[in-house]
Amino acid sequence: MPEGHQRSGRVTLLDVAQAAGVSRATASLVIRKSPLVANETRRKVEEVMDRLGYVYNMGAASMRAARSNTVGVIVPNLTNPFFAEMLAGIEQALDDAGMIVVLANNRESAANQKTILQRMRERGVDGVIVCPARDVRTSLLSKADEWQLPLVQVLRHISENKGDYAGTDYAGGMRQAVEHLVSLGHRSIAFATGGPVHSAYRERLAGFLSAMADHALDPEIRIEVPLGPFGSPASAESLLHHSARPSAVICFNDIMAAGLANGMTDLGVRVGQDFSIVGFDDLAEAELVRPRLTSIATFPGEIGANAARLLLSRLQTPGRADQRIVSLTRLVVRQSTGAAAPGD
Amino acid sequence: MPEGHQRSGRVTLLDVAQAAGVSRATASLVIRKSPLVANETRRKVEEVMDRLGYVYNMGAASMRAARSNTVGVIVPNLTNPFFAEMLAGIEQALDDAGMIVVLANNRESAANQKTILQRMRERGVDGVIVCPARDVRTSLLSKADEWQLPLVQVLRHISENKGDYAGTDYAGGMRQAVEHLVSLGHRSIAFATGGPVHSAYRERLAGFLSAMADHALDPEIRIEVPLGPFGSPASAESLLHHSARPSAVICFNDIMAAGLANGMTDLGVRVGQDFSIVGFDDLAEAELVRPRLTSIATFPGEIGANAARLLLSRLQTPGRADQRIVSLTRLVVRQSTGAAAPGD
DNA sequence: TCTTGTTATTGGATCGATCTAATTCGAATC
DNA sequence: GATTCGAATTAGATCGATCCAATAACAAGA
Repeated sequence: MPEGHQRSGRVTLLDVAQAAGVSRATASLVIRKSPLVANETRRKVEEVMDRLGYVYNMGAASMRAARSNTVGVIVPNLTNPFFAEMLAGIEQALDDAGMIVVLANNRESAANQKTILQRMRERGVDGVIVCPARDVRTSLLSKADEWQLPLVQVLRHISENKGDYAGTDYAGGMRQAVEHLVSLGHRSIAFATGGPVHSAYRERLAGFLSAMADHALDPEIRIEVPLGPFGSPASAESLLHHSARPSAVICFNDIMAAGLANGMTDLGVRVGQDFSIVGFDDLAEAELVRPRLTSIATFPGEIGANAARLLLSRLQTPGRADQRIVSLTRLVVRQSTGAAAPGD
Repeated sequence: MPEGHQRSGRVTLLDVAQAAGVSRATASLVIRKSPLVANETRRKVEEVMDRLGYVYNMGAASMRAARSNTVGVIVPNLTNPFFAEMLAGIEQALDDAGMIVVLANNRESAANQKTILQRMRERGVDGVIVCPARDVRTSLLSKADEWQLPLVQVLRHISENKGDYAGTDYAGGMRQAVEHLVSLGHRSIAFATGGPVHSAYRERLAGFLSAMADHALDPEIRIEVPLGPFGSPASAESLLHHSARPSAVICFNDIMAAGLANGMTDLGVRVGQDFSIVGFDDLAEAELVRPRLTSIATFPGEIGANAARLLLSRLQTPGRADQRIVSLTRLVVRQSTGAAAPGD
């Protein structure tokens, strides 16, 4: 065992300083890469730190210094691949900045989110990136202000005009979907939803309605589809027998689209020829299913990275004005959409 | 603004104590739910904490107390749904125990993993759950010992006989797959792999080889398939034209199986009739693709929860013997497997 | 020689909690 | 009445870093 530490086995800055023949203060300066310390001294101290296996104690440091280089990330769901991709984007960007992620799952509940935020504050996180649970109210933003806790909203926002936000242009994406179908000759287009109601939902719906209105189409064909790969057969049937006889459907996300497509196929409908389906998000699944899904790509990894950048810039310049980064979607045409039958 | 805090805006335990007319020490006992404090005093202090909006400072606490109630989790990949499910299982179990997760992604690199572990130790995590990057060596376990850092391996292990480990019976799963195919009359069975080589890979291969040997079958049909939904057409073709004329294939995971199935279908082969395919993991995708995938279920969420339980028990009883929790797999028969043609 | 200035280093106070050992205060026992 | 005991509380030291103001060392300029 190496020299000179007294009891607990933990090597402290004092041990390093003594072994290097300098004071605690100087050793501290070396760690923080201060330019005040002479090169020769720096080299010597670093050599000793390495030899003794010194580990910085962030807890002790954050008592006096403001920063902990730790960021809290709160998502409503971890198993949804969309959030997993976004999380990966956040983690990557923060890791590159030398920060580390404290993760928690609010499970779509404001109550959970409250205790999570508490635990994160106890750990002294420098800031948080939150995709708010559906029942979180606007007061969260003023609370964060009061706590002096930098907070970035991602994917969903609880206020139209306050706070940093990184998301995607859901409305624009829906417009792309509608216009794609219209250009293929479809006039009777359904919108399939399901799952929690939040800003990301409302924006998609608004985009759909507005695009439909611009083409003077009836936007009243809606259908509720349970999320997940099961249960869609019934939905497919009810969609086919809808009184408005839709020839195409735009889905809330790819999972739902894949489920509906399977339901249709099982009913003998040729998806992409007899009926068109557009997904949303363009996850890996879109390429995996047959027929391949036409989908609106939203680049979740990019959104996550944007959120991380927003938080980092906020930490650097606490006083800067609020920003929203909205990334644009892209239509990816595959096999699940085709020209409408001439009769339609 | 509430009363009695001096400068930084942060409410400290001292503020609480003064406002409640007790000493710091007593207030501290209240937080830690010590039975030493009188009920009346406890009530009073809690009321004040609530009123002043007191937030516990874990960093300060962990300087004297041993615990930080924080656990590090290291995975090699976040976008793979399998790991996402496992992470969700870990997070859930730890959250229930009042702990919080510090997350990082080693991106299949030992070098990344090293800096991550460093950062986690700096934060004073109570322990770590690691799915080691493929090039991590056994010395990690002795390092962790030296650091007195409880470490649980999950999904992959870097030592056969040392350390806590939670995983699944990959070999048994492969045996289930082989026996399912054999019972359907298949004699010429291929094994499709790709991606990094690690213990989870080796165990699957060993299970395949041993089960094949038990049925006196030739286990030499192997094929490398690039991971991901693309690039499988070529693999499907080379599999069909393999000199041994396989009638079935067992895949390393569901993603690969879905890709191969699509490749086969595109070549006009009827999967489930002309050719059988077995996946591994039984992700949601298995139900989503057509034909639905026969797969070996591995329950990643359960594995994650087991890993969390191992760590919690290790924290409670540091001296206990090492444990390995191996959960069993389950064969889920769907449409991608069928009886072999009589000629085979 | 004496000041001035620059560069490098340092001791001591401090952050907010916990730990230890000591103290208070009644009630029970001798 | 003195002593013992247990329950409840507390002062003061402590954890490992950072901040601050002071200082040492040495070169340059008056």
